[in-house]
Amino acid sequence: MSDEAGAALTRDGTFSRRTEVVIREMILDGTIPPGERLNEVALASALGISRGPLREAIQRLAGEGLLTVISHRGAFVRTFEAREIDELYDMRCAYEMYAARLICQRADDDQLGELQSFVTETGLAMDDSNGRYPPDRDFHRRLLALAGNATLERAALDAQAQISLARSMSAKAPTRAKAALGEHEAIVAALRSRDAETAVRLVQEHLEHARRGALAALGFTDDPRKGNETP
Amino acid sequence: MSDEAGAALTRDGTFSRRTEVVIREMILDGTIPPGERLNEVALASALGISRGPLREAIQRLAGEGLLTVISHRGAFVRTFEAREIDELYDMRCAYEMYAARLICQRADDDQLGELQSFVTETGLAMDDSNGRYPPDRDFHRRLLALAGNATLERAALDAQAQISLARSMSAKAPTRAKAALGEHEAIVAALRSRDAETAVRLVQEHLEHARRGALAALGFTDDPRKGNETP
DNA sequence: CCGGTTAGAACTGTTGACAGTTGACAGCGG
DNA sequence: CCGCTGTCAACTGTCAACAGTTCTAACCGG
Repeated sequence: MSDEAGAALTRDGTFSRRTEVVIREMILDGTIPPGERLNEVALASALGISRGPLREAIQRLAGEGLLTVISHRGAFVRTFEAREIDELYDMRCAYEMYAARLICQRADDDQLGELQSFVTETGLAMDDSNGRYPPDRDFHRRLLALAGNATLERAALDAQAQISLARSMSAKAPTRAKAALGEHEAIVAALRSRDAETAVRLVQEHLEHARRGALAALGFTDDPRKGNETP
Repeated sequence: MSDEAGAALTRDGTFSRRTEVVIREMILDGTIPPGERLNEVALASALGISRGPLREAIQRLAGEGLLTVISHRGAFVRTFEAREIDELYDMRCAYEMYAARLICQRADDDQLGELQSFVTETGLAMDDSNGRYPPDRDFHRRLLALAGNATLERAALDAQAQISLARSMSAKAPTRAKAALGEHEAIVAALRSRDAETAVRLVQEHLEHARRGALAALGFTDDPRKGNETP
C-alpha cells in the first residue's frame, strides 16, 4: 500500500516538484477537501517519499494560496471567509480588466476570431447539454492567454484556482450559464472592435455578477465587507 | 563565525520563517546581488541552522518571485529580462488602477486627507534634500492600503518588491522626482473628487512613465515586447 | 455530572548523514 | 593550440532519526 498514490509520481524531475503537482490536483479535485489537515507522515508514506520533499511542496502550495500552514499544527487545505472570496474577485477584476486593455492593444484579429469561435461553439454545446456551463473557466483562461503577459496570466490563474477551491466548499450548482455566455459574447465583440473602455466595463460587470453568484452559492448572503456570517 | 548572520534570527517562531525574513532582507538590501547563487551549506551554517528549514524558506521566496530555483543547480537571486520587467509594470498597473477604483468607492475623506498630507509633506521634504524622491514607494504603499483589500495589497507589494529588485541590477539613479510628485498630487485630487475614471487614467499614465524610466535606467532601450538586448 | 489537570500519544520542526547530479579541471589526442 | 574525455570535488536531493510542541483523553476533585 506504500505506492497507492505513489504511482502518480513516477515521472522525471525531483520528488518535491512531482509531489507539488500531485497534491495540487488532489486539492482541486476535492480529494482533500478544504479544512482538512495534511498529515505529513501519512501523506509522505502514501506517496512513497520522505517528509523533506513533501514539506517543500507544501511551502510552495501555501504560497499559491491553496494551503494554510500553521506552526506546530500543520498544513490545511485552505478555507475561505466571505471577505477573502470577495477580495479574490477583486483580484480577478483587476487582472482581467487590465487584460482586456492589453488585448485591445496587442491581440491580432485572428486570435480574437478564435476566441469568438470558442464562445459560439460552447454556446451550441450548451444548448445540447442544457444548463451546465463549465467552459466559463476556459473562456477566461483563453482571454488571459491573449493578453500576452505570462506573469499576469499565471497570477490570474492562481486567483482562479483559489476561487475554484473556495466554491468547492459548497455543493450548490450556480448555472448562470445562459447569462454568462451572453456576457462573454459581448466582451468578445467589444474586444474585436478594439473598444477598450467598453470591454473593461463589460468584464467588470461580468465578474461582478459572478462574484454575487459565488457568494450566494456559498451561503454568504450579504455584504462581506464588514461582518462575518454563518453563526 | 557560525553565528555572524545568525544573530539576526534570535527571535521567536520557527527557524524556517525567521530565515525567510532574513534572506528576503538580504536580497532586497543587495547583500546578495541578483544572479548570485545561495550556497545551502554555507548559508545554513552562517545562519546557524541546518539545510532543512533553509530550503523551505527558499521555496517560499521562490514563490514570491525573489529567487529562481533550478533543479540540481541551486537557488539564485532572481534576475529580470526586459520582458519580465515590462510584465511586472503591467501587474502594477492592473493592481493600482483597480485600487484607485476601490478607493473612490470605499475610502473615506479622512483617509484621503492623510494621503494628501503625505504628498504635500514629502514635496516639502524633497525641496530640501533636492532631487531624490524615495517616498514614491511609500506613496504607492499607502495608496494600496486605502483600497481595503489585503489580498490585493500583498500581491501588489510583492510586485513592487520584484521591481525594486530588478532596479537594483542597475546603479543608475532615475530622479523622476519632481514629475512623480506632481502626478501623485493629481492622482490624489482625482481620488478626493471620487472621479474614478480620471484617477484610473492618471495612475496608468504615472506607471507608464515609471515603466519607461525603469527600462531606460536598466539599459533596456527599446520595446521589450519582442527582442532581447544587451548583445 | 462537570471542569480542570496531567500523563501519553501523535505530530511537526530540525538535524546530520547518504546518494545522485553538476561543474571544473587535468590529461590526452588531434 | 584547440577540443574532447574522464576523473574528482562541490553541491543539491533525499532520507531516517531526534527534539519539542500540540492534541487527546483518562483521571481526579468538586
